[in-house]
Amino acid sequence: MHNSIDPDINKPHNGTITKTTSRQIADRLGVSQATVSRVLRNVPGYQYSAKTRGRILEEAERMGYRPNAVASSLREGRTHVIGFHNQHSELDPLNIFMAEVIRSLQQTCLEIHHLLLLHNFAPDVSIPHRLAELTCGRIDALVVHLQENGPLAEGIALSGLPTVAIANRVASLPSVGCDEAAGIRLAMEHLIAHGHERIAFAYSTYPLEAAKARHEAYITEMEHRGWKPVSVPCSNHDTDTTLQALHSQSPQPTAVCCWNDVSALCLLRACNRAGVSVPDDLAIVGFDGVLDNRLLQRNLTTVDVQWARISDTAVELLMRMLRGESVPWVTNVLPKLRIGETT
Amino acid sequence: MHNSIDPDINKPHNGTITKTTSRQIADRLGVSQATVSRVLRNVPGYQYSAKTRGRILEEAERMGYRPNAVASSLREGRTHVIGFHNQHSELDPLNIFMAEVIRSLQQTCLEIHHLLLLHNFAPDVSIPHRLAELTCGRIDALVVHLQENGPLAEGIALSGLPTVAIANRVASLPSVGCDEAAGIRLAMEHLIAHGHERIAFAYSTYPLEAAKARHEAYITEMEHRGWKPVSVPCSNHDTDTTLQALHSQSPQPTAVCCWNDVSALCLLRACNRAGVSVPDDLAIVGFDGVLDNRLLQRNLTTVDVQWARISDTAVELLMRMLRGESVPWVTNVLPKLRIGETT
DNA sequence: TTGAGTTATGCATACGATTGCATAGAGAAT
DNA sequence: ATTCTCTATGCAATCGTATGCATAACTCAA
Repeated sequence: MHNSIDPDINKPHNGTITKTTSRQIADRLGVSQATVSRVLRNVPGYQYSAKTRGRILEEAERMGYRPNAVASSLREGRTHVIGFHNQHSELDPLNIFMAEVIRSLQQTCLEIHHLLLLHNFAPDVSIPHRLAELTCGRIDALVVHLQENGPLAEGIALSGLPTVAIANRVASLPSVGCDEAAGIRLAMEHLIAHGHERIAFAYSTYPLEAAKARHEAYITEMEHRGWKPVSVPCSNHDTDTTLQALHSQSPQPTAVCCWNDVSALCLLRACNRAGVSVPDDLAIVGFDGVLDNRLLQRNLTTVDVQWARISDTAVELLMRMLRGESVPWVTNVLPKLRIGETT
Repeated sequence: MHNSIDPDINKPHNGTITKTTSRQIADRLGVSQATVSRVLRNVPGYQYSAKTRGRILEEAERMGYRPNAVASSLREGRTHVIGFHNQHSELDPLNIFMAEVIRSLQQTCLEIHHLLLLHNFAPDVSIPHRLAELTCGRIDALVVHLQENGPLAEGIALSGLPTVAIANRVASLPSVGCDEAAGIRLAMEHLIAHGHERIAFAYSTYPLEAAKARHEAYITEMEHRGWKPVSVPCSNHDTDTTLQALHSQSPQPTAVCCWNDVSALCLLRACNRAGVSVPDDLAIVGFDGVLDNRLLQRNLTTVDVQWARISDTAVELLMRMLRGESVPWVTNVLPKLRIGETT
């Protein structure tokens, strides 16, 4: 790594931050530490003289006192931190969707005065180790995005850590996700209203529950109308093949529902290169609604999953679990169709 | 909010996670808690009999013991958590760049076995309150992305919390960023090699240090060649105006450097709508390199800031500060030109 | 002027792990 | 038998805050 470094200006840093404690304030003022703690937090049921109160407030201000969150957490048994477990594969630059999820979660946490701790693991990190990291008391609750149900989900469920799975349904955990079938229905009704009948589906080659649900909903919708489903694989990394697969059908589909936005954009790109006109030769619908249209050259028609509402709901459920209330095992958020220029 | 909820299946959750402690193991086995702690962590200098060791390991496994990270943090005085302070404005969906920064940081933290805690604040949260949240002991070190130097940066510097600013240079704190001038030079040399002379610059209407540095570098480069700089404002939200401003110049620029990728993409979109052919009528260069080309219809020529290396460097500096070493006040990472189809 | 009721405050423990120091017991050496 | 060295383990303090319970000082009515 070549860094151009200015060697003249260095910052000596002794590594030790001198944090003032409530005891220091108490000693300086000749009162007890309990008094300092109670005055500063205005604990109900305890009255202090205006004089004492004033002296403590002033001294705390003067010494720049900040209660140590780690100590409070230990004492109170809660940290006001929510964890988010995402898999390493989601660091894939194409997974713009994960960025949107993190942003939404962060926004929601902000509103309830909690912090978001990102638990990210390399793919080779074992499940016991992940569980250990998640259940070591650093977080009060957890949001997970898992590909599918499995030993990790089951381990988390067993641990007793209040957890909600988002996006993908996971049998062992309460989950909040998009009503995938409703989304597919919106997309297809939109296409049908525009005269399309030969509608294909570009399905995910990854084993994602949500992707599977979308695909199945598509098949149901087609069969329900007595039309033959046409499914082509779509891997993000090779949408030329997807396009060829569409073209090799006869009769050729006039529209295609893609299992997510990224695949839709990749396919759109393949169409551009291949001289296929969108939407005239082929209409394209995405699913997720995570990319701002201003970043794209053409507004993408897509099913907006509304991640913000999913995040809100997930965090709300967690808060209820922390209060000991029961929560619905499955929560669906209705998606919205966002009509763009690709249909 | 309309959620379709399955009311039949509820999850009663008592909210209390029964965590087993080292004391419980000790009591169950009739050994001291210290012994359990030392055996499980293999503390050097302490030898235990194979029998005791075996019993403890087995019992810990059986009871699913996980050392409480909050308690260790309190005792050890460090949390192994790195904070990231980002401003609320960066929740703007257009700020794809922040997603890339978070991803890079997370990746880097993963490698050194630390966790990343997102400190996000609403715009109206006061600086004292932000400082309080940052210095309450939850994190060992901090990465900040600030718009510019100011009271917050100074407060953080005063607090003694090991901190590195990224992307924007900040006078009060050590910082790691892109060598903006080198990046602009790369972009302009590329354009000039393609025969462009009338090169304009689309500058940011936001008060970002990095954006300012890019703009100044552009002016320097132009003047150095005896050419007159042409600067047009670019706000992301209204690039039509930017395009008009370019057209109203005479002679008209044949190329434009945009202060970042998002503005370049917005401008590209405006060109498409206005029937301006890129790169024939106008060549466009971006800056940041955060969007994967596969998401775009045409590969964008851009200056890749290499966020991953900036994150690596920032975290490495923090680790050195924690060890009490001194670090360079200013670190530059050299950007790379990524040539696409817009030039 | 004594007991009841307030007001204002302190003592001491708990949260769970880490760690410096002490020590009991087993051999070994003198 | 006495001292000495290990080996293997325990005791107790500490990190900083929160909180149940106790209590001193003061007011007030009887």
